[in-house]
Amino acid sequence: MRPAIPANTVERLSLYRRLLEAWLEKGTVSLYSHQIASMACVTPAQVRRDLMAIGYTGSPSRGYSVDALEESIALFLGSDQVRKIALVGMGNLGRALTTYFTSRVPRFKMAAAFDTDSRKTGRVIAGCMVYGIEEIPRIIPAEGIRTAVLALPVDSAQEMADRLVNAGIKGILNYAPVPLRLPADVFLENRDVTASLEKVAFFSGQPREGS
Amino acid sequence: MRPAIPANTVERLSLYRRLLEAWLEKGTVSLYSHQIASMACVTPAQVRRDLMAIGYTGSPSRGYSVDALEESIALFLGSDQVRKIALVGMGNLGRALTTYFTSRVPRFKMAAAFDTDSRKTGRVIAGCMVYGIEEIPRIIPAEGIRTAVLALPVDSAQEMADRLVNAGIKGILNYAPVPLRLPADVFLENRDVTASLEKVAFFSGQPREGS
DNA sequence: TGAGTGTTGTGAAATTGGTAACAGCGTTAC
DNA sequence: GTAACGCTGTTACCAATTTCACAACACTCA
Repeated sequence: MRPAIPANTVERLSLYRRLLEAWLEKGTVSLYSHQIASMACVTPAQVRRDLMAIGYTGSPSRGYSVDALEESIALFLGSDQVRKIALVGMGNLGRALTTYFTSRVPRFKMAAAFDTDSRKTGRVIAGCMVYGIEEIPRIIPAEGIRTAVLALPVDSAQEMADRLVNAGIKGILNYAPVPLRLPADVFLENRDVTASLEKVAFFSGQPREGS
Repeated sequence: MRPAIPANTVERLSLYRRLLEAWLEKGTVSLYSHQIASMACVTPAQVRRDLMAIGYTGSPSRGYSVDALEESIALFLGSDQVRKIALVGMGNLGRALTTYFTSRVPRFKMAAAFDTDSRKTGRVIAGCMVYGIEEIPRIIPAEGIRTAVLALPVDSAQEMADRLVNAGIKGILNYAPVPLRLPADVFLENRDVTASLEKVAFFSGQPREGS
């Protein structure tokens, strides 16, 4: 069994990379792990360990070279090339996500959106062409898309996920508030908005007695 | 002092409750842990462990009573009463979240929104009054709001978080793509959209070997 | 009645992820 | 020159979480 990279590490690497970009613009040449850690709100040991995971090596005297490290992380994450993303559900959330990625995160290209609503299909919304659901098996392989975002109401989420997987999707970011049953080789990340808020509300402490 | 509940458990309880509501409407009287587990895509042992955490006890012969369990979870999560939420940043994402909670999750009331944009302040957007940032110290305590959602661009996130904390906020759900430095007694949940997508894109990129 | 079945509740083990500690090595101070 | 310092890479440790496994119990069916 190959030592896979923990998902949390990948998430932190994404963060480090963005922080490094900011330092790069300021002209900073090198940084120590404790400086990166401070920016990312994690421990220095965590940073070194994460960087060990991608095999990047700094210098004990000068720390990490900002531009070389940024490039290493980008290469590791595949951020050096644009990734095409499919979106299913061009509702309020779908539109917000599409607008955000299109304007702020150029390495993710919302290459195709899908929706059941015939008033939306066939049009370009938030800079992204919206197709009917039945186009999934045609567009996804044709565009070579492997990653999809689900921004749907409850009811159809599982069915849409199945269709995506059948079309060759290998990773799904699910914003629908339902668990999805998927083949083991498809990576699934649930970002159930209701559950997140429920959690935060719970730990914000009950206004009434908690004992 | 009650033994602290893991955050993941709280999230799953939120899910169980929603699933139970659906069964309740169908008139199902009782369920076994493996049935709940199947719906929630977790293991039966996990379900039992989670229910043990809230002290709910089923019967070995009949499993769990659907309505009693639903009520127990609701009580535990505080879902029996409406929770007021503050939103900072009435952009695309903020509007989408507000619309979603207002129409779909009545237990969370978006009680106040804040934005720097003077074209938005003083108006009701997506059913929620939008105030200027300077109103935070007045509105938050007056409304007794303890939980906030941050849906902002990078730049101002930390400053807004500080203002919220000063106003008495005890939990923040952060959608801004930056880490926040907060006092330890404030619960923080990061839902960095870019990092999520980066993670999914990464793991959908290279086929992971299962064995 | 009493064996058989299937479920819960829970102690214990396994696993996962994060932290602490330390050897190795340039660099610097003197 | 050399001793002290501070940082990295790495290993060993620790904490949190999930899974396993099983005793205890109710119900069924002969």
